[in-house]
Amino acid sequence: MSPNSDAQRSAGRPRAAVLSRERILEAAFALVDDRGSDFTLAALARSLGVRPPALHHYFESKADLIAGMRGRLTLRVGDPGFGQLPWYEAIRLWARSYRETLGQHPGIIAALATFPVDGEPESMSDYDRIAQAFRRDGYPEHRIVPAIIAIESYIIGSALDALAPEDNLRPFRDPESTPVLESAERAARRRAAERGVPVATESFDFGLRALIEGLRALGREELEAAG
Amino acid sequence: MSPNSDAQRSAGRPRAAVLSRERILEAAFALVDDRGSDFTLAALARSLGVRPPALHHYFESKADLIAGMRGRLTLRVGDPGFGQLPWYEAIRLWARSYRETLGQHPGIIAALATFPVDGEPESMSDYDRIAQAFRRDGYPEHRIVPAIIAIESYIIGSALDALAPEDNLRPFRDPESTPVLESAERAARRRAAERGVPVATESFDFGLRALIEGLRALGREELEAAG
DNA sequence: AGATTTAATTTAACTGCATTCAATTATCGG
DNA sequence: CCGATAATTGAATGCAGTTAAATTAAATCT
Repeated sequence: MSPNSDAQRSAGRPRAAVLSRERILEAAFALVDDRGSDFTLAALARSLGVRPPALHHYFESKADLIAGMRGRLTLRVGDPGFGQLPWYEAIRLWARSYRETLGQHPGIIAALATFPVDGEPESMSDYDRIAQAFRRDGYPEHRIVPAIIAIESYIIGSALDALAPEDNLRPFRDPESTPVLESAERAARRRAAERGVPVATESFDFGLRALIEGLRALGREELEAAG
Repeated sequence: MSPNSDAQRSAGRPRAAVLSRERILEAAFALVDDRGSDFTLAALARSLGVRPPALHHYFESKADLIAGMRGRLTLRVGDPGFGQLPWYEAIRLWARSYRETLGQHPGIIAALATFPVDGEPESMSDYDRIAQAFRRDGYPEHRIVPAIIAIESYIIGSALDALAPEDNLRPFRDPESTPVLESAERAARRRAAERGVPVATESFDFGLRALIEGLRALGREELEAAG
Protein backbone atom coordinates (compact mmCIF):
# COMPACT_ATOMS: atom_id res chain seq x y z
CA MET A 1 0.00 0.00 0.00
CA SER A 2 2.73 2.50 0.90
CA PRO A 3 4.04 4.29 -2.15
CA ASN A 4 7.47 3.30 -0.90
CA SER A 5 10.01 5.53 0.76
CA ASP A 6 11.87 7.14 -2.07
CA ALA A 7 15.35 6.66 -0.66
CA GLN A 8 16.97 6.45 -4.06
CA ARG A 9 18.80 3.21 -4.29
CA SER A 10 22.20 3.65 -5.91
CA ALA A 11 23.34 1.31 -8.64
CA GLY A 12 24.25 -2.27 -7.92
CA ARG A 13 22.62 -5.33 -6.51
CA PRO A 14 20.78 -4.67 -3.23
CA ARG A 15 21.31 -6.80 -0.08
CA ALA A 16 17.93 -8.40 -0.45
CA ALA A 17 16.03 -8.62 -3.70
CA VAL A 18 13.45 -5.88 -3.99
CA LEU A 19 11.43 -7.50 -6.76
CA SER A 20 10.03 -10.84 -7.79
CA ARG A 21 7.55 -11.92 -10.41
CA GLU A 22 4.94 -12.18 -7.68
CA ARG A 23 5.54 -8.75 -6.23
CA ILE A 24 5.49 -7.19 -9.67
CA LEU A 25 2.25 -8.91 -10.63
CA GLU A 26 0.66 -7.85 -7.38
CA ALA A 27 1.64 -4.23 -7.92
CA ALA A 28 0.53 -4.47 -11.54
CA PHE A 29 -2.96 -5.49 -10.47
CA ALA A 30 -3.07 -2.76 -7.86
CA LEU A 31 -2.05 -0.23 -10.49
CA VAL A 32 -4.45 -1.45 -13.13
CA ASP A 33 -7.31 -1.35 -10.65
CA ASP A 34 -6.59 2.25 -9.84
CA ARG A 35 -8.55 4.24 -12.36
CA GLY A 36 -6.90 7.52 -13.13
CA SER A 37 -3.32 6.34 -13.09
CA ASP A 38 -2.39 4.89 -16.40
CA PHE A 39 -0.86 1.50 -16.75
CA THR A 40 2.69 2.18 -17.83
CA LEU A 41 5.92 0.47 -16.88
CA ALA A 42 7.16 3.76 -15.49
CA ALA A 43 4.18 4.03 -13.16
CA LEU A 44 4.51 0.40 -12.17
CA ALA A 45 8.20 0.84 -11.42
CA ARG A 46 7.47 3.94 -9.37
CA SER A 47 4.89 2.10 -7.29
CA LEU A 48 7.54 -0.50 -6.52
CA GLY A 49 10.24 2.04 -5.69
CA VAL A 50 12.36 0.92 -8.59
CA ARG A 51 13.57 2.08 -12.00
CA PRO A 52 11.72 0.90 -15.11
CA PRO A 53 14.47 -1.28 -16.55
CA ALA A 54 14.51 -3.39 -13.40
CA LEU A 55 11.19 -4.85 -14.47
CA HIS A 56 12.76 -6.29 -17.57
CA HIS A 57 14.82 -8.52 -15.39
CA TYR A 58 11.64 -10.42 -14.53
CA PHE A 59 9.48 -9.86 -17.60
CA GLU A 60 10.89 -9.61 -21.09
CA SER A 61 8.35 -7.08 -22.23
CA LYS A 62 5.11 -5.46 -21.30
CA ALA A 63 3.29 -8.06 -23.35
CA ASP A 64 5.02 -10.72 -21.28
CA LEU A 65 3.90 -9.00 -18.09
CA ILE A 66 0.34 -8.89 -19.31
CA ALA A 67 0.49 -12.55 -20.23
CA GLY A 68 1.53 -13.18 -16.64
CA MET A 69 -1.44 -11.23 -15.40
CA ARG A 70 -3.73 -13.22 -17.62
CA GLY A 71 -2.37 -16.43 -16.21
CA ARG A 72 -3.09 -15.24 -12.70
CA LEU A 73 -6.62 -14.31 -13.65
CA THR A 74 -7.48 -17.71 -15.08
CA LEU A 75 -6.20 -19.30 -11.90
CA ARG A 76 -8.64 -17.22 -9.89
CA VAL A 77 -11.63 -18.32 -11.89
CA GLY A 78 -11.33 -21.90 -10.85
CA ASP A 79 -13.53 -24.94 -11.43
CA PRO A 80 -17.07 -24.72 -10.03
CA GLY A 81 -17.53 -28.47 -10.41
CA PHE A 82 -17.80 -29.49 -14.01
CA GLY A 83 -17.28 -33.05 -12.86
CA GLN A 84 -20.42 -33.17 -10.74
CA LEU A 85 -22.85 -30.58 -12.09
CA PRO A 86 -24.58 -30.65 -15.48
CA TRP A 87 -22.77 -28.38 -17.90
CA TYR A 88 -25.51 -25.75 -17.96
CA GLU A 89 -25.34 -25.27 -14.23
CA ALA A 90 -21.58 -25.45 -13.88
CA ILE A 91 -20.98 -23.07 -16.75
CA ARG A 92 -23.29 -20.51 -15.23
CA LEU A 93 -21.24 -20.45 -12.06
CA TRP A 94 -18.07 -20.41 -14.09
CA ALA A 95 -19.28 -17.49 -16.20
CA ARG A 96 -20.25 -15.50 -13.12
CA SER A 97 -16.88 -16.11 -11.53
CA TYR A 98 -15.07 -15.27 -14.77
CA ARG A 99 -16.95 -12.03 -15.14
CA GLU A 100 -16.46 -11.09 -11.53
CA THR A 101 -12.76 -11.69 -11.82
CA LEU A 102 -12.59 -9.52 -14.90
CA GLY A 103 -14.76 -6.93 -13.23
CA GLN A 104 -12.43 -6.66 -10.28
CA HIS A 105 -9.64 -5.60 -12.61
CA PRO A 106 -11.34 -3.48 -15.22
CA GLY A 107 -8.14 -1.93 -16.43
CA ILE A 108 -6.73 -5.17 -17.69
CA ILE A 109 -9.67 -6.02 -19.89
CA ALA A 110 -8.65 -3.68 -22.64
CA ALA A 111 -5.09 -4.90 -22.37
CA LEU A 112 -6.16 -8.52 -22.60
CA ALA A 113 -8.30 -7.68 -25.58
CA THR A 114 -5.59 -5.64 -27.25
CA PHE A 115 -2.40 -7.51 -26.59
CA PRO A 116 -1.70 -10.61 -28.62
CA VAL A 117 -2.53 -13.91 -27.00
CA ASP A 118 0.37 -16.27 -27.16
CA GLY A 119 -1.28 -19.58 -26.55
CA GLU A 120 -2.09 -19.62 -22.84
CA PRO A 121 -1.28 -23.20 -21.95
CA GLU A 122 -2.79 -23.13 -18.48
CA SER A 123 -6.33 -22.14 -19.25
CA MET A 124 -6.62 -24.72 -21.99
CA SER A 125 -7.00 -27.59 -19.60
CA ASP A 126 -9.91 -25.71 -18.04
CA TYR A 127 -11.56 -25.69 -21.39
CA ASP A 128 -11.00 -29.36 -21.79
CA ARG A 129 -12.79 -30.01 -18.52
CA ILE A 130 -15.70 -27.94 -19.69
CA ALA A 131 -15.80 -29.77 -22.99
CA GLN A 132 -15.86 -33.08 -21.12
CA ALA A 133 -18.97 -32.00 -19.23
CA PHE A 134 -20.76 -31.10 -22.44
CA ARG A 135 -19.93 -34.45 -24.03
CA ARG A 136 -20.85 -36.40 -20.91
CA ASP A 137 -24.28 -34.75 -20.94
CA GLY A 138 -24.81 -35.71 -24.55
CA TYR A 139 -24.33 -32.34 -26.23
CA PRO A 140 -23.86 -32.58 -30.02
CA GLU A 141 -20.15 -32.99 -30.60
CA HIS A 142 -19.82 -30.34 -33.29
CA ARG A 143 -21.60 -27.76 -31.11
CA ILE A 144 -19.46 -28.10 -28.01
CA VAL A 145 -16.75 -25.68 -29.01
CA PRO A 146 -19.15 -23.15 -30.54
CA ALA A 147 -21.17 -23.19 -27.32
CA ILE A 148 -18.10 -22.57 -25.17
CA ILE A 149 -16.89 -19.82 -27.47
CA ALA A 150 -20.34 -18.22 -27.42
CA ILE A 151 -20.31 -18.02 -23.67
CA GLU A 152 -16.80 -16.72 -23.47
CA SER A 153 -17.51 -14.12 -26.13
CA TYR A 154 -20.51 -12.99 -24.19
CA ILE A 155 -18.50 -12.68 -21.00
CA ILE A 156 -15.72 -10.69 -22.59
CA GLY A 157 -18.10 -8.49 -24.48
CA SER A 158 -19.97 -7.79 -21.29
CA ALA A 159 -16.80 -6.96 -19.45
CA LEU A 160 -15.85 -4.49 -22.16
CA ASP A 161 -19.29 -2.99 -22.11
CA ALA A 162 -18.93 -2.41 -18.40
CA LEU A 163 -15.75 -0.45 -19.15
CA ALA A 164 -17.59 2.31 -20.96
CA PRO A 165 -17.83 5.38 -18.73
CA GLU A 166 -21.52 4.60 -18.32
CA ASP A 167 -23.38 6.91 -16.04
CA ASN A 168 -20.95 9.74 -16.52
CA LEU A 169 -21.88 10.12 -20.13
CA ARG A 170 -25.40 8.77 -20.26
CA PRO A 171 -26.95 12.07 -19.11
CA PHE A 172 -25.51 13.76 -22.19
CA ARG A 173 -27.70 11.64 -24.36
CA ASP A 174 -30.65 13.58 -25.66
CA PRO A 175 -33.77 12.11 -24.05
CA GLU A 176 -35.94 13.73 -26.71
CA SER A 177 -34.49 11.72 -29.55
CA THR A 178 -34.50 8.33 -27.80
CA PRO A 179 -37.68 8.24 -25.71
CA VAL A 180 -38.30 4.51 -25.81
CA LEU A 181 -34.77 3.60 -24.97
CA GLU A 182 -34.89 6.08 -22.15
CA SER A 183 -37.98 4.68 -20.50
CA ALA A 184 -36.85 1.09 -21.04
CA GLU A 185 -33.62 1.91 -19.32
CA ARG A 186 -35.43 3.42 -16.37
CA ALA A 187 -37.50 0.26 -16.07
CA ALA A 188 -34.35 -1.87 -16.04
CA ARG A 189 -32.78 0.33 -13.40
CA ARG A 190 -35.86 0.16 -11.24
CA ARG A 191 -35.94 -3.61 -11.50
CA ALA A 192 -32.27 -3.92 -10.52
CA ALA A 193 -32.78 -1.53 -7.62
CA GLU A 194 -35.68 -3.63 -6.33
CA ARG A 195 -33.45 -6.68 -6.43
CA GLY A 196 -30.67 -4.74 -4.75
CA VAL A 197 -28.03 -5.58 -7.36
CA PRO A 198 -26.08 -3.34 -9.73
CA VAL A 199 -27.91 -2.93 -12.99
CA ALA A 200 -24.94 -4.24 -14.94
CA THR A 201 -24.94 -7.44 -12.91
CA GLU A 202 -28.67 -7.98 -13.29
CA SER A 203 -28.32 -7.37 -17.00
CA PHE A 204 -25.39 -9.73 -17.35
CA ASP A 205 -27.24 -12.45 -15.50
CA PHE A 206 -30.30 -12.13 -17.63
CA GLY A 207 -28.32 -12.42 -20.84
CA LEU A 208 -26.33 -15.32 -19.46
CA ARG A 209 -29.46 -17.24 -18.51
CA ALA A 210 -30.90 -16.56 -21.95
CA LEU A 211 -27.77 -17.71 -23.73
CA ILE A 212 -27.51 -20.91 -21.72
CA GLU A 213 -31.23 -21.65 -22.18
CA GLY A 214 -30.85 -21.14 -25.90
CA LEU A 215 -27.79 -23.37 -26.09
CA ARG A 216 -29.67 -26.11 -24.29
CA ALA A 217 -32.68 -25.78 -26.56
CA LEU A 218 -30.67 -25.80 -29.76
CA GLY A 219 -28.65 -28.76 -28.55
CA ARG A 220 -31.79 -30.77 -27.80
CA GLU A 221 -33.25 -29.77 -31.14
CA GLU A 222 -30.28 -31.00 -33.09
CA LEU A 223 -30.18 -34.28 -31.21
CA GLU A 224 -33.84 -34.95 -31.99
CA ALA A 225 -33.40 -33.96 -35.61
CA ALA A 226 -30.48 -36.34 -35.91
CA GLY A 227 -32.70 -39.03 -34.40
CA MET B 1 -4.47 2.49 -54.00
CA SER B 2 -1.12 3.84 -55.16
CA PRO B 3 1.24 4.35 -52.23
CA ASN B 4 1.73 7.85 -53.61
CA SER B 5 4.70 9.16 -55.50
CA ASP B 6 7.11 10.34 -52.86
CA ALA B 7 7.97 13.63 -54.50
CA GLN B 8 8.60 15.38 -51.20
CA ARG B 9 6.34 18.32 -51.01
CA SER B 10 8.15 21.35 -49.69
CA ALA B 11 6.62 23.47 -46.98
CA GLY B 12 3.59 25.64 -47.61
CA ARG B 13 0.05 25.25 -48.81
CA PRO B 14 -0.23 23.11 -51.96
CA ARG B 15 -2.21 24.24 -55.04
CA ALA B 16 -4.99 21.76 -54.36
CA ALA B 17 -5.71 20.28 -50.94
CA VAL B 18 -4.12 16.89 -50.53
CA LEU B 19 -6.23 15.81 -47.58
CA SER B 20 -9.76 15.86 -46.31
CA ARG B 21 -11.55 14.12 -43.46
CA GLU B 22 -12.95 11.66 -45.96
CA ARG B 23 -9.64 10.83 -47.58
CA ILE B 24 -8.01 10.39 -44.21
CA LEU B 25 -10.75 8.10 -42.94
CA GLU B 26 -10.58 6.04 -46.09
CA ALA B 27 -6.85 5.61 -45.76
CA ALA B 28 -7.24 4.88 -42.07
CA PHE B 29 -9.55 1.97 -42.81
CA ALA B 30 -7.24 0.69 -45.51
CA LEU B 31 -4.35 0.84 -43.05
CA VAL B 32 -6.21 -0.76 -40.17
CA ASP B 33 -7.32 -3.59 -42.43
CA ASP B 34 -3.78 -4.34 -43.46
CA ARG B 35 -2.49 -6.75 -40.88
CA GLY B 36 1.20 -6.41 -40.37
CA SER B 37 1.40 -2.66 -40.64
CA ASP B 38 0.60 -1.08 -37.33
CA PHE B 39 -1.91 1.64 -36.96
CA THR B 40 0.13 4.74 -36.20
CA LEU B 41 -0.33 8.29 -37.36
CA ALA B 42 3.10 8.12 -38.94
CA ALA B 43 2.09 5.12 -41.05
CA LEU B 44 -1.21 6.74 -41.93
CA ALA B 45 0.56 9.92 -42.99
CA ARG B 46 3.00 7.94 -45.09
CA SER B 47 0.18 6.13 -46.87
CA LEU B 48 -1.25 9.53 -47.77
CA GLY B 49 2.07 10.98 -48.89
CA VAL B 50 2.02 13.53 -46.14
CA ARG B 51 3.79 14.40 -42.87
CA PRO B 52 2.18 13.37 -39.59
CA PRO B 53 1.31 16.85 -38.31
CA ALA B 54 -0.84 17.47 -41.37
CA LEU B 55 -3.37 15.03 -39.98
CA HIS B 56 -3.91 17.21 -36.95
CA HIS B 57 -5.33 19.84 -39.21
CA TYR B 58 -8.35 17.59 -39.74
CA PHE B 59 -8.45 15.56 -36.53
CA GLU B 60 -7.48 16.97 -33.18
CA SER B 61 -6.04 13.73 -31.92
CA LYS B 62 -5.81 10.07 -32.66
CA ALA B 63 -8.77 9.47 -30.38
CA ASP B 64 -10.71 11.94 -32.47
CA LEU B 65 -9.75 10.09 -35.62
CA ILE B 66 -10.89 6.81 -34.15
CA ALA B 67 -14.17 8.38 -33.10
CA GLY B 68 -14.61 9.38 -36.72
CA MET B 69 -13.98 5.82 -37.81
CA ARG B 70 -16.53 4.55 -35.33
CA GLY B 71 -19.11 6.93 -36.73
CA ARG B 72 -18.48 5.62 -40.21
CA LEU B 73 -18.87 2.05 -39.03
CA THR B 74 -22.25 2.55 -37.40
CA LEU B 75 -23.50 4.14 -40.61
CA ARG B 76 -22.56 1.01 -42.51
CA VAL B 77 -24.54 -1.29 -40.27
CA GLY B 78 -27.89 0.21 -41.16
CA ASP B 79 -31.46 -0.75 -40.35
CA PRO B 80 -32.58 -4.20 -41.54
CA GLY B 81 -36.21 -3.29 -41.00
CA PHE B 82 -37.06 -3.08 -37.33
CA GLY B 83 -40.28 -1.38 -38.35
CA GLN B 84 -41.63 -4.35 -40.28
CA LEU B 85 -40.00 -7.48 -38.89
CA PRO B 86 -40.46 -8.93 -35.41
CA TRP B 87 -37.56 -7.96 -33.20
CA TYR B 88 -36.08 -11.44 -33.09
CA GLU B 89 -35.77 -11.60 -36.84
CA ALA B 90 -34.64 -8.04 -37.40
CA ILE B 91 -32.06 -8.21 -34.66
CA ARG B 92 -30.56 -11.33 -36.16
CA LEU B 93 -29.97 -9.55 -39.45
CA TRP B 94 -28.71 -6.52 -37.59
CA ALA B 95 -26.28 -8.61 -35.55
CA ARG B 96 -24.93 -10.31 -38.65
CA SER B 97 -24.41 -7.02 -40.40
CA TYR B 98 -22.80 -5.51 -37.32
CA ARG B 99 -20.42 -8.39 -36.97
CA GLU B 100 -19.59 -8.44 -40.64
CA THR B 101 -18.83 -4.75 -40.56
CA LEU B 102 -16.55 -5.25 -37.59
CA GLY B 103 -15.01 -8.27 -39.23
CA GLN B 104 -14.15 -6.33 -42.35
CA HIS B 105 -12.00 -4.05 -40.24
CA PRO B 106 -10.52 -6.27 -37.60
CA GLY B 107 -7.83 -3.83 -36.67
CA ILE B 108 -10.23 -1.25 -35.42
CA ILE B 109 -11.92 -3.53 -32.93
CA ALA B 110 -9.14 -3.31 -30.44
CA ALA B 111 -8.94 0.42 -30.94
CA LEU B 112 -12.65 0.81 -30.40
CA ALA B 113 -12.42 -1.31 -27.31
CA THR B 114 -9.38 0.51 -26.00
CA PHE B 115 -10.02 4.12 -26.82
CA PRO B 116 -12.48 6.03 -24.68
CA VAL B 117 -15.99 6.34 -26.01
CA ASP B 118 -17.21 9.90 -25.97
CA GLY B 119 -20.92 9.48 -26.31
CA GLU B 120 -21.61 8.57 -29.93
CA PRO B 121 -24.78 10.49 -30.65
CA GLU B 122 -25.52 8.92 -34.03
CA SER B 123 -25.82 5.29 -33.10
CA MET B 124 -28.17 6.00 -30.23
CA SER B 125 -31.15 6.58 -32.46
CA ASP B 126 -30.52 3.11 -33.93
CA TYR B 127 -30.89 1.71 -30.46
CA ASP B 128 -34.10 3.53 -29.96
CA ARG B 129 -35.54 1.97 -33.10
CA ILE B 130 -34.54 -1.44 -31.84
CA ALA B 131 -36.11 -0.75 -28.46
CA GLN B 132 -39.33 0.28 -30.18
CA ALA B 133 -39.54 -3.08 -31.95
CA PHE B 134 -39.14 -4.94 -28.66
CA ARG B 135 -41.87 -2.91 -27.01
CA ARG B 136 -44.23 -3.20 -29.97
CA ASP B 137 -43.87 -6.99 -29.82
CA GLY B 138 -44.73 -7.01 -26.14
CA TYR B 139 -41.33 -7.68 -24.64
CA PRO B 140 -41.16 -7.01 -20.87
CA GLU B 141 -40.19 -3.37 -20.50
CA HIS B 142 -37.45 -3.89 -17.94
CA ARG B 143 -35.78 -6.56 -20.13
CA ILE B 144 -35.53 -4.57 -23.32
CA VAL B 145 -32.26 -2.84 -22.58
CA PRO B 146 -30.64 -5.92 -21.03
CA ALA B 147 -31.59 -7.91 -24.12
CA ILE B 148 -30.06 -5.36 -26.46
CA ILE B 149 -26.94 -5.12 -24.36
CA ALA B 150 -26.64 -8.89 -24.27
CA ILE B 151 -26.68 -9.10 -28.03
CA GLU B 152 -24.24 -6.29 -28.48
CA SER B 153 -21.89 -7.75 -25.91
CA TYR B 154 -22.02 -11.04 -27.72
CA ILE B 155 -21.22 -9.41 -31.03
CA ILE B 156 -18.29 -7.44 -29.71
CA GLY B 157 -16.93 -10.38 -27.77
CA SER B 158 -17.17 -12.51 -30.88
CA ALA B 159 -15.41 -9.92 -32.96
CA LEU B 160 -12.58 -9.81 -30.44
CA ASP B 161 -12.40 -13.57 -30.34
CA ALA B 162 -11.99 -13.58 -34.09
CA LEU B 163 -8.97 -11.31 -33.63
CA ALA B 164 -6.96 -13.95 -31.84
CA PRO B 165 -4.30 -15.37 -34.16
CA GLU B 166 -6.40 -18.51 -34.41
CA ASP B 167 -5.01 -21.22 -36.57
CA ASN B 168 -1.48 -19.95 -36.38
CA LEU B 169 -1.24 -20.80 -32.72
CA ARG B 170 -3.73 -23.60 -32.31
CA PRO B 171 -1.28 -26.28 -33.49
CA PHE B 172 1.04 -25.36 -30.64
CA ARG B 173 -1.54 -26.51 -28.17
CA ASP B 174 -0.67 -29.86 -26.73
CA PRO B 175 -3.26 -32.33 -28.07
CA GLU B 176 -2.33 -34.83 -25.35
CA SER B 177 -3.53 -32.62 -22.52
CA THR B 178 -6.78 -31.51 -24.13
CA PRO B 179 -8.10 -34.52 -26.02
CA VAL B 180 -11.82 -33.80 -25.72
CA LEU B 181 -11.47 -30.19 -26.74
CA GLU B 182 -9.35 -31.30 -29.64
CA SER B 183 -11.84 -33.75 -31.05
CA ALA B 184 -14.77 -31.43 -30.44
CA GLU B 185 -12.97 -28.76 -32.37
CA ARG B 186 -12.34 -31.11 -35.26
CA ALA B 187 -16.06 -31.93 -35.32
CA ALA B 188 -16.94 -28.24 -35.45
CA ARG B 189 -14.48 -27.66 -38.27
CA ARG B 190 -15.84 -30.56 -40.23
CA ARG B 191 -19.37 -29.29 -39.82
CA ALA B 192 -18.44 -25.81 -40.99
CA ALA B 193 -16.54 -27.24 -43.96
CA GLU B 194 -19.61 -29.26 -44.99
CA ARG B 195 -21.67 -26.09 -44.91
CA GLY B 196 -18.96 -24.25 -46.83
CA VAL B 197 -18.69 -21.38 -44.35
CA PRO B 198 -15.79 -20.24 -42.19
CA VAL B 199 -15.85 -21.97 -38.84
CA ALA B 200 -15.94 -18.63 -37.02
CA THR B 201 -19.05 -17.60 -38.91
CA GLU B 202 -20.82 -20.89 -38.29
CA SER B 203 -19.93 -20.63 -34.63
CA PHE B 204 -21.09 -17.03 -34.36
CA ASP B 205 -24.38 -17.86 -35.98
CA PHE B 206 -25.05 -20.77 -33.69
CA GLY B 207 -24.42 -18.69 -30.60
CA LEU B 208 -26.50 -15.86 -31.96
CA ARG B 209 -29.46 -18.13 -32.65
CA ALA B 210 -29.12 -19.58 -29.18
CA LEU B 211 -29.00 -16.18 -27.53
CA ILE B 212 -32.02 -14.90 -29.41
CA GLU B 213 -33.99 -18.06 -28.71
CA GLY B 214 -33.16 -17.75 -25.05
CA LEU B 215 -34.15 -14.10 -24.95
CA ARG B 216 -37.49 -14.96 -26.51
CA ALA B 217 -38.10 -17.81 -24.10
CA LEU B 218 -37.23 -15.80 -21.01
CA GLY B 219 -39.36 -12.92 -22.24
CA ARG B 220 -42.39 -15.16 -22.71
CA GLU B 221 -41.76 -16.74 -19.34
CA GLU B 222 -41.75 -13.45 -17.51
CA LEU B 223 -44.89 -12.28 -19.26
CA GLU B 224 -46.75 -15.41 -18.26
CA ALA B 225 -45.51 -15.22 -14.70
CA ALA B 226 -46.65 -11.61 -14.48
CA GLY B 227 -49.79 -12.36 -16.46
C1' DA C 1 39.40 -17.67 1.96
C1' DG C 2 39.95 -15.89 -2.49
C1' DA C 3 38.58 -15.90 -7.35
C1' DT C 4 34.98 -16.30 -10.58
C1' DT C 5 30.56 -16.35 -12.05
C1' DT C 6 25.98 -15.02 -11.71
C1' DA C 7 22.08 -12.00 -10.04
C1' DA C 8 19.70 -7.61 -9.18
C1' DT C 9 19.83 -3.35 -9.63
C1' DT C 10 20.89 1.66 -11.69
C1' DT C 11 22.41 5.04 -15.21
C1' DA C 12 22.54 6.32 -19.75
C1' DA C 13 21.02 6.06 -24.18
C1' DC C 14 17.94 4.87 -28.30
C1' DT C 15 13.71 4.53 -30.90
C1' DG C 16 9.14 5.54 -32.13
C1' DC C 17 5.04 7.61 -30.97
C1' DA C 18 1.52 11.56 -30.53
C1' DT C 19 1.48 16.11 -30.32
C1' DT C 20 2.72 21.30 -30.50
C1' DC C 21 4.64 25.36 -32.45
C1' DA C 22 6.62 28.18 -35.69
C1' DA C 23 7.64 28.87 -40.52
C1' DT C 24 6.17 28.65 -45.28
C1' DT C 25 3.30 29.09 -49.23
C1' DA C 26 -1.10 29.23 -51.39
C1' DT C 27 -5.98 30.73 -51.94
C1' DC C 28 -9.82 33.83 -50.96
C1' DG C 29 -12.48 38.02 -49.87
C1' DG C 30 -12.54 42.77 -50.04
C1' DC D 1 -3.26 43.98 -54.35
C1' DC D 2 -3.46 43.31 -49.54
C1' DG D 3 -4.66 41.22 -45.38
C1' DA D 4 -6.77 37.09 -43.49
C1' DT D 5 -7.10 32.48 -43.52
C1' DA D 6 -6.04 27.58 -45.00
C1' DA D 7 -2.97 23.65 -45.77
C1' DT D 8 1.05 22.02 -45.42
C1' DT D 9 6.21 21.09 -43.73
C1' DG D 10 10.11 21.33 -40.35
C1' DA D 11 11.80 21.41 -36.00
C1' DA D 12 11.15 20.31 -31.31
C1' DT D 13 8.97 18.25 -26.94
C1' DG D 14 7.79 14.62 -23.81
C1' DC D 15 6.71 10.14 -22.84
C1' DA D 16 6.54 5.18 -23.79
C1' DG D 17 9.02 0.71 -24.03
C1' DT D 18 13.27 -1.11 -24.55
C1' DT D 19 18.50 -2.12 -24.69
C1' DA D 20 23.24 -1.86 -23.20
C1' DA D 21 26.64 -0.96 -20.07
C1' DA D 22 28.12 -0.05 -15.43
C1' DT D 23 27.81 -1.20 -10.54
C1' DT D 24 27.42 -3.80 -6.50
C1' DA D 25 26.16 -7.95 -3.98
C1' DA D 26 25.48 -12.82 -3.50
C1' DA D 27 26.49 -17.60 -4.72
C1' DT D 28 29.53 -21.01 -6.32
C1' DC D 29 33.79 -23.05 -7.07
C1' DT D 30 38.56 -24.37 -5.85
